[in-house]
Amino acid sequence: MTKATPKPRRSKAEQRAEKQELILNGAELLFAKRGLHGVTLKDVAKEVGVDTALIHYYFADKKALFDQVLERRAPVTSGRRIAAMDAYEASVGGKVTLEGALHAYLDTDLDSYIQGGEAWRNYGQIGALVAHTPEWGSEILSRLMDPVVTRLIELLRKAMPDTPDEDIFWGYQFVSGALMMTLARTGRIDKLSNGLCHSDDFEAVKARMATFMAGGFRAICDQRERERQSG
Amino acid sequence: MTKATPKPRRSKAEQRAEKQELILNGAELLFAKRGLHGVTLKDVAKEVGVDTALIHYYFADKKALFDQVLERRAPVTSGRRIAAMDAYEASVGGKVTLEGALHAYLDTDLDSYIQGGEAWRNYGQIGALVAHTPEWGSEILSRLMDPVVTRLIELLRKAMPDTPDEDIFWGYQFVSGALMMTLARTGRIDKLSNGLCHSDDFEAVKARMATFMAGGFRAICDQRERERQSG
DNA sequence: ATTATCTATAGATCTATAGATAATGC
DNA sequence: ATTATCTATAGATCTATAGATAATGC
Repeated sequence: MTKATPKPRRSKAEQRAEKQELILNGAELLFAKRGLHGVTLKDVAKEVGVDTALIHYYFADKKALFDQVLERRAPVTSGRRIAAMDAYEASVGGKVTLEGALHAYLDTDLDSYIQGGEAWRNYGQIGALVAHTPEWGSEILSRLMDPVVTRLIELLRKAMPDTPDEDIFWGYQFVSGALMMTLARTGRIDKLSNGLCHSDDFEAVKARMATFMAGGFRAICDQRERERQSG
Repeated sequence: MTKATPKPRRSKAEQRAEKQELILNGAELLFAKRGLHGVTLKDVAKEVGVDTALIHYYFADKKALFDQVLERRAPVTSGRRIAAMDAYEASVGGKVTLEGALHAYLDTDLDSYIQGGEAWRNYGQIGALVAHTPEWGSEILSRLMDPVVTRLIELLRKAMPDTPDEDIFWGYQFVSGALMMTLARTGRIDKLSNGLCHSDDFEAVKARMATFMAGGFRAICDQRERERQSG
């Protein structure tokens, strides 16, 4: 029953950071399911349990909130992936293989979602939506993802020195599409396969994707080789 | 200067159909760029040059308009692709190859966008967005696309009789992701490749995708084979 | 007569902000 | 004193509909 002022649990800076995190988490969840325009600030406020005005206090507007959701995680996974590709290249002393490059690029990203919990997987869903939004998707991706992608392109060139850049870039587009479809987790494969496969099973994807994509690149290379010999 | 009543150019039924087409075209264009929630009926009315009330006269609400945009073309390309796969299987007398099945499935779809003009390519962009929308995307795709997808799965099974269904379904997911990324035409590959490749160049995709994906499936099969021998 | 189209508007949001109040921090 | 949070609300949409008017069809 003492009335001494209790020590404040959190400093203002901490409180500020925590509340922003909470808002970002709620926004991340909702944007993941419905996209930028499918969510209102009221929806976010309700989800988080705060007032709409508080969201405006911390974030300029809805688009700024959306951008910050992406900017919170993009550099994390991007950094991990670049580090993994650097480490891979160093470990093989320049003798880069398709499988090696793709495992570093893809598995490192998938691990973020496998180990990062639901919040990370929500972020991945937003990425998949953004990657398919013609009007402004490509600008955001360029800003956030160009370094990690160009690093992969470098490695792919080293693994396939005789393959024209066009083939490498189109192949990258296929890889990227497959990865985004995985991140979207729409449950479509669950229905198609009658419950045999699950959208959320990123381990199953990790066990197959790099191998599959390496085989794809190799098939393109072989096709070029055959053209060269016969033409 | 004669005042005789001129013959009506279009019957009511024709006028009705034409105006609905115009509205669907405008809606298709806008939904393609911004998605369902990024477009208002006012936007569509302005784009088409009619009053908002007229859109309500022909379509129940925004979602119904969106659905009809998809239902106008989905059965067309779906039918073509199934016919192409049927014809392919008949032509090889059951000796199905990965390349053959994938060419029938992928190239037939790409041809619709190559030959169908901007309207068809807009439809493709919407499909890509829907395919990555967790909340309701998978229901729409199931309803519109299941027959053509299960037909492909059948052919893939015949081409790889020893490969487990899991591998086939995950491989299908990669194929589908790559195709959707192509349909999205965000311009990302243009920037990444410094103008070497163009999002709109579906011929370039057609020249590579079936080969790439067949190589991917083959790599997965080989991996399984090696596991069987060593394990 | 029936159908197509427009005018006008109700009612429901939604974003954003001003200003009040409550909670920390020197 | 400063910062966090809430109350209240302005102003701008947006969807949807009722009802009037114009254009076809028997």
